[in-house]
Amino acid sequence: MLASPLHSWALTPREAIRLQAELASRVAATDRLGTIRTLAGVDVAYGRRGGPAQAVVVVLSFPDLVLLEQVRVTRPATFPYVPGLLSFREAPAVLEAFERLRIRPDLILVDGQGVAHPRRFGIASHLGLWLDLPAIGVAKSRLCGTFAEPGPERGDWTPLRDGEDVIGVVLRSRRNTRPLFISIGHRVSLATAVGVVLASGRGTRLPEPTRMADRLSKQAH
DNA sequence: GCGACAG
DNA sequence: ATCTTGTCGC
Repeated sequence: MLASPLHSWALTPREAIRLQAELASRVAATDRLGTIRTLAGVDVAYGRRGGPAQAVVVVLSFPDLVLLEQVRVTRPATFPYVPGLLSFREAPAVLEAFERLRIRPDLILVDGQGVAHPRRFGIASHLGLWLDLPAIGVAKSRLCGTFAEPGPERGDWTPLRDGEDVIGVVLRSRRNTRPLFISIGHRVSLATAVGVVLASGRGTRLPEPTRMADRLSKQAH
């Protein structure tokens, strides 16, 4: 898959924060996607004792969810983990995996936040903008915002708010299980994002694309 | 100053 | 994220 560089990754945390504020204005929060036939899932794991980053991108057919392609990239992370700057640590490896991907997916599900972020530019937005692809943030915990606990049934949800803004949805993807934090990455509406997450799950907490990427990234070669 | 803090 | 055993629940 081809994509043209948006910027350098050789930045200090301070420069990264300023860049996020600029790029956030370019995020599209409405549906700009056609029929979804393929879904990509993205996740990054690390070797024991702070080993190299292992990025995995999988592509599944939709809505049947059959694995069509998978790419795995191992390379050391150069940027530290700083809450709010996750993409500067993980995106370089993920983008390298996308370069090796043959299928250009219709939508990507990312393990992390989209606009449910202090500067509205989490890793799902960063990847979506860089690749110019619709993207959804599927996080297992909250980075920012306030919310009420959603009901116990699959599909129950409550808004994730930051002041007056609704920045995402707290979604019960499985009965009696901790909710997921869904947010817009790029080129999708929040309603569509929630619908896709529920449609790509199979009774597990995580939707199949993200779950599969997570499993593969932690598997030894 | 103190607590919170995606992966 | 990773370090770690058994254990409670569906």
